[in-house]
Amino acid sequence: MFEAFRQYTSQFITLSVSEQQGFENIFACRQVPAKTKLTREGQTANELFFINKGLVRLYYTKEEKEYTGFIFREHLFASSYESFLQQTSSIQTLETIEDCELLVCQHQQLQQLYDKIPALHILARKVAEQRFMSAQMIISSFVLDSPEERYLYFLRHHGDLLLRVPHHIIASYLGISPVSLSRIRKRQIK
Amino acid sequence: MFEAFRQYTSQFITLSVSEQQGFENIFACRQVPAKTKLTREGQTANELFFINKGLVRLYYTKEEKEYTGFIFREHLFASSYESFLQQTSSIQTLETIEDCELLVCQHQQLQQLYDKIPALHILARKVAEQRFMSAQMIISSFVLDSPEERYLYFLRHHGDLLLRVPHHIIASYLGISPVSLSRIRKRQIK
DNA sequence: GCCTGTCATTAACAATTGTAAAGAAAACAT
DNA sequence: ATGTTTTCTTTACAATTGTTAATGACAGGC
Repeated sequence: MFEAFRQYTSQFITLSVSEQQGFENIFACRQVPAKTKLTREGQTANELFFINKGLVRLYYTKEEKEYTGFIFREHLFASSYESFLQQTSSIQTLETIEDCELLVCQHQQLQQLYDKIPALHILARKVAEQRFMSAQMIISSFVLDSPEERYLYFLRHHGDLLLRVPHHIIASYLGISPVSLSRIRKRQIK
Repeated sequence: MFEAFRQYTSQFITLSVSEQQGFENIFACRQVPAKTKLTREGQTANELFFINKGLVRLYYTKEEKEYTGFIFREHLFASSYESFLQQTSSIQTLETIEDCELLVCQHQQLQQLYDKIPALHILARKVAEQRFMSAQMIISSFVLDSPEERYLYFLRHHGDLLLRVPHHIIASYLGISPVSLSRIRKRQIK
């Protein structure tokens, strides 16, 4: 249940057995079907998720349409980050793409644990740093690369997701229309 | 000298007088003319900057051309973040846009101070979280908005920079060509 | 089995953008 | 003051993208 969780956190910090125990205790396991909303736009995200199995996407809503901002894979923390951190109303929705197994933790419990396990500050810092670096790479690809290049990069690094995620979701993640993605894919085959 | 620095850090943590003293001690003040490279592509960034005065931009190089990834304003930490954090070779260059007054700190000294002042972990975490949220807003604007909408957003929030930063730099920050920016601006006047 | 909803592709047209090149204006240095 | 560099705009053309709509494939629910 916590194998992947332990492996992920141990990249960043080492906890004593009792600390690790206390940390894992605030997470509950939850099985969730595909297309379930985990966090809703307009509400405060008070849960943090670690994905044991499945895929989750984060999207924005604008004029009735959904725009995917990120796709979370297995063995990553997923959340509407700023809403969770600042406990403010979220402008993003978190929704499962596949059936998922999630480890779920409440904001308040995590907050209380920071005092008991100071090393969690380091973990939180490293996770935030990692997410920032990942976000920066995405920004650089928008600034540096054409839609076609962004698709090729996605193909190389997350090619397996092409079989697991509807293409219109990938298209909006790449910042283009589904039609354009289809055209780019057609060009590549030749 | 450290007024803005104190104000910025006090948003996140409160240090004792001696801690604050020790923290500020690892920063040196440096006056730098415009168009000075602070961090070079291919080298490891071992300095972190706090901008007292002036503007700094971060850019990538691709096929002899420069693509701006971020523009740092006064009273912000600026750095080639991942290179500084991981002490790896950087793919980005940091360069002043205007004459700048900077507070400069070495990676090693900061690293040593983490042990003496554990609250710095919290500060580093909050700074990373803030930068991540800022990065996420930029990503969402690439996914949600047209180049024209991105320009209008930039105008509303950083309109003063239009007078301080060459437009071709702003254009590449917005992910478009200078020609396209000029066309968008022309449309807006009417 | 059938129906419905979801999804991917294609076509046609309009709109936008990128590229290359040229010119004018402003800033800078000598 | 002069010449050089930098910056911004404009033009013309090619390429790409967005939009709308139609089609066919596919899976899930009843």
